[in-house]
Amino acid sequence: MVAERAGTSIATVSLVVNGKDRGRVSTANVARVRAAVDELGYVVDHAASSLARGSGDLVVLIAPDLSNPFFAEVIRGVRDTLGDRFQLVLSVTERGAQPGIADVRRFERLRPAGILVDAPAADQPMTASVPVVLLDAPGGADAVNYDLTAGVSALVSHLGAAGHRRIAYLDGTSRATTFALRRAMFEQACGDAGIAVSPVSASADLTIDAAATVAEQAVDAWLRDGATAVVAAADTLAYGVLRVAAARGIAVPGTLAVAGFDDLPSSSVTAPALTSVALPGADLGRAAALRLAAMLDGTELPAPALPTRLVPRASTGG
Amino acid sequence: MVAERAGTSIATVSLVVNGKDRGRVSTANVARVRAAVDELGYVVDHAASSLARGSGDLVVLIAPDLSNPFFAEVIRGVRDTLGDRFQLVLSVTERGAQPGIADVRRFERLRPAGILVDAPAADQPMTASVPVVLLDAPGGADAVNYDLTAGVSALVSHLGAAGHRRIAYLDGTSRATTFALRRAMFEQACGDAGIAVSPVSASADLTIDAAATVAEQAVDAWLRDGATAVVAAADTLAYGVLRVAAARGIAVPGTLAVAGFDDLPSSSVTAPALTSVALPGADLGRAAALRLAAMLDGTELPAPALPTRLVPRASTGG
DNA sequence: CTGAAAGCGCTTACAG
DNA sequence: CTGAAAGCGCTTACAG
Repeated sequence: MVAERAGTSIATVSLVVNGKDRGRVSTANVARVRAAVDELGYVVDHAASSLARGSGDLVVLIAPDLSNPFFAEVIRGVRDTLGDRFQLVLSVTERGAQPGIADVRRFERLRPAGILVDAPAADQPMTASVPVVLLDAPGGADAVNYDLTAGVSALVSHLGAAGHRRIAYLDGTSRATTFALRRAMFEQACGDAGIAVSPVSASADLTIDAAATVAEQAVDAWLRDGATAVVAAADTLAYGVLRVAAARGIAVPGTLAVAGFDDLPSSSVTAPALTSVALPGADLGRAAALRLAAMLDGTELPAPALPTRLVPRASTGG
Repeated sequence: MVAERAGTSIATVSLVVNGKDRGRVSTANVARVRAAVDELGYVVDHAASSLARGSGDLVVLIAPDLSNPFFAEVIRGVRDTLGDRFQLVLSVTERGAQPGIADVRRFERLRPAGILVDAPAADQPMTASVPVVLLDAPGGADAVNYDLTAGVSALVSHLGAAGHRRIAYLDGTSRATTFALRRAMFEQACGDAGIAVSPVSASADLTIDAAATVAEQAVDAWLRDGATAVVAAADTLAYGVLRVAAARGIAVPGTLAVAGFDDLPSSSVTAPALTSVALPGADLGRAAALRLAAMLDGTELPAPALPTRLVPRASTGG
């Protein structure tokens, strides 16, 4: 430990650097250590520190591939809430893959204070030697989730009011539980409202290109089946449909109304502007960070379900 | 070390786990260690390992706030190129801030194999005890950059050909060098083509909302000044202009043509589709990862400037 | 208030 | 091929 050129012992330096010097180190020594630290540009070795201490101040957030800008919002919420007490590091999966237990294992090695897992693959226990909180993982223990009820039922009654009696669904290929739930709730709400769900099923990766490729075929099938609207499991999927509709000259919403989930910032500037069930990503990140902090403090926090709402725009006739 | 219940010594386990057992450990022992590892779910402690070894297999990518989806592409390029040899972790700055030397210092503590810094703040030396490569940091040493020449001159001649003689520029508030360069090259190209750049200057954070707020005022000033087109330093900024134009009933491109930089995936579905100088993010990430790997192998790699090109769309009359 | 010492879990020469 | 031992840089009781 270089900084013992301050003329004090290693132990003293450690105390000062960690702010544990209150009434344990003379002010003279504190000053000398501080000076030495500044001069040498000393920074405590994280590996050694967390080895000695048992665990560090890292918080790991494991998220799916970021091609869905939704996750940027989640990350922002987490970072802003974690503050200076922890250092946030992110890991993203391969495109199209969901975070799984293998990712958690990989990051346990870093001895983080805790791990956050966003939109994990279904059916994986996700236990670890450190506290774990799941985001957007309906059904999981220790998870923070959206309450989709309000958003989905508003969407379906909005479409019903516009006269749609047969609606298609474009799903994500994602194996995250949240996608299964979106679909189930949509079908349930349609059933309740006496609206038919088109049996023509389609799904794509959560990128515009992938969705456009799928929509290329699916649009014809939907229209042939008599559907007058399509609901996509994510805004990025809906963008793919919009692109194909524009290329083909299919009127939106005239011939085919389109809606999505997420309400990405760019959904206000698409052609036409996209109707979407808003899932406030920053709120989700914030709630997850609070929950983790509470677990670390030993205070159990109730997990509130975050409210969702419909943002109606031109793609469904406003 | 728990796994010594395999009946061998700690050292033997270490060799096996690290794949250094070739001709140094009997096959019988290898098998027993493997079995014990599986049973116990053992995973090597990263802190202890990198402490003993001097440095780990982590590669840190420090990027600005992800509200610009451009960075998602960069990240994907880095991850795909790094492969299994390294473990990538990301860090993002506060919204609107550029990565600086402080961020690098913070992550040096983790003893990573190397650090990648995307769109760093200008004028910061950015030296560290581990290899560092900069992305999109024109002027920096050890940086991988775009060659904006082709893209910018194509953009300006495209606008010139469409009859624009006076063009406004919407800058980012970002202090990253790359933004200063975009502006400089744009003004240079305009000068060369005999096109005037509007003196009405405006800049905003790289989010649609921030850009829209700024555009609210700026659009009037641009039109009053006689500008017939606006070039934004990033697509997200251009989206803000599109939003305001749509709300105000200003025809795009009829009254005001709009173009951006990045060519985000969503730029193909905006109203109208956005003309943009394509900066292939995945290519940038890939080049940076290759360069870092080369530095770690001791082989110096020449830093090629990545080509850019114009993607003309409806927002400038196609 | 201060420092010598043990120990965190691993890796790596080194001697058998 | 195998194991005892030193050392990575820190933290934390513990004895002065």
